[in-house]
Amino acid sequence: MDSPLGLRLKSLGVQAEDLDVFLQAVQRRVFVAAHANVIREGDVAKQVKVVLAGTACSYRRKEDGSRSILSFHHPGDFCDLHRYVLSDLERGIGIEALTPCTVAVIDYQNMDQLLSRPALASAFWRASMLEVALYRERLSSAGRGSAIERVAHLLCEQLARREAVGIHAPQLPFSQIDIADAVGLSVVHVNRTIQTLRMQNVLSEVKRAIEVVDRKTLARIAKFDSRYLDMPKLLSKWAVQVERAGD
Amino acid sequence: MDSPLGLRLKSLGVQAEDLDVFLQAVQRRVFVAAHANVIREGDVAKQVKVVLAGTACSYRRKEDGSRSILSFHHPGDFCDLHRYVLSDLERGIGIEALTPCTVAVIDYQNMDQLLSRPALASAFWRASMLEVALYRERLSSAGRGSAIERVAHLLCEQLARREAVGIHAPQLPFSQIDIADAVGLSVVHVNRTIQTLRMQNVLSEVKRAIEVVDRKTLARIAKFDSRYLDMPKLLSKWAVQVERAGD
DNA sequence: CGCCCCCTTGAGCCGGGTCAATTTGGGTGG
DNA sequence: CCACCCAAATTGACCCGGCTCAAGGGGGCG
Repeated sequence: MDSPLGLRLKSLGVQAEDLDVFLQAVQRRVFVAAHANVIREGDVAKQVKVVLAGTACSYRRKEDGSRSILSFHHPGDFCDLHRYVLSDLERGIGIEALTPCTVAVIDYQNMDQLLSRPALASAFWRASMLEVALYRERLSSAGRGSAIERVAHLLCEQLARREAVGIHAPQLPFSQIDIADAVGLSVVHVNRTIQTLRMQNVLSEVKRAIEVVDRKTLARIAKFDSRYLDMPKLLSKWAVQVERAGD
Repeated sequence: MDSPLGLRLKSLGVQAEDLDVFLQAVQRRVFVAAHANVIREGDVAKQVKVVLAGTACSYRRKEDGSRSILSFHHPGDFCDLHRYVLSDLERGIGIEALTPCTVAVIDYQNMDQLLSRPALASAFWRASMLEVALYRERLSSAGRGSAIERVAHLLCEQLARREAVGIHAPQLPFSQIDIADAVGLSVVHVNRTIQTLRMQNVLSEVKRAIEVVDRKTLARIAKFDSRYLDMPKLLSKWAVQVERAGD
């Protein structure tokens, strides 16, 4: 099983029967057009959604109407586990497809069953911890750091996360507006920043697209340390853990 | 059991026997002096640490030597669950006591046992989700937002989290340096910001202390929406969930 | 009693924001 | 195939919040 979701689950330490059970649960699918909402802000959800293909983002709208992007969702990512776990919390967060997306739908009732399997429950926990790590990392990059550093960091993170699920293309499906909303800079300045990166031959000159040419330099600019996404290493401990649980 | 940790666990939905079992596990304690390290950056840990009393913060040191504070830990908070879950990840994060702290120590081996109880495992998951929510909230406040908004948001969050574990004092044990490192502003500007808040009678004039006088105005300035910390509401779903699991 | 850490204050600079046009393409109906 | 429309990308001018550098105050603790 080499689908992004399969890779993702394996990287979280889900194996054999548990993997099958989970993959059974994501048979029901929905297709979402680019720029459409996967979940509208304020919706009450009764299912958990998982991105199978395409790229989405979760965002919040501020009172002044501006959008802040909280995170991107690549294939294999859960969109709204937080709603399932913390119910009412997180109303006000919407999810939008950036490209056409295929999304799997899991009823809460079904989730309950999945969670009764310890291996899956702990995998979900690990996924949440990883999300914490992402935010933590983003915070230290976004809090301080120049514009170029922030943008570079964002791109590095997304590339790394996509690679983790087998997507090695150097293009990222973001508009400059998306990037601006994600890193908290103005569109104008994001534009200038990207031009700088293009001039340094870090991004390609291809217009209307974000294509990373020089990954190494990008990482240097971003001060990006990919260790925090390196699942194999992260699981060094859990390989043991999981086996023990299977005894 | 009204200790902060007890309150915390209850608010995560831990009840009865599970509660007792957990509280048994935190009998071993360590005292840490103010400004000492609870965990040194780069240390390899073999235990999980839980703050029982006092306030700590986790931080990362940048190459230029500056400190960024990633989060504060109040009584009832785990300090380094992430290390337990994601092993090697998160080397480079240190934890420092801001005030004298009492810290409980749980061996990894012991954690494994605790996690074999589904109610505790899911409580930990919920705690991680809550942490995600904290970071998410912080990100949208820190990303954009003026200095005064960011500082106010930080203070609101900390007050709310302390209240959740029964600490209602309006004073927060942070130096202005701590605040600067946490919100990503210069100390100088944090100072000016705090003076502004004092002039508006939001903070008291008491020097060398952060004492919130006008909570309501502070929240308005911060655009702080405490729902994301409102555990009772968050658990509306889990109250059912937990009982079902106990069947 | 003196040192050191934190808090203050002042001056000047600059990264990034805002406002406002303009260009570029891709998609679309005719 | 062509004229048109709209969202995204660009560019230029100007402004300001927050940073840096630098120099004092205190107050607590050894």
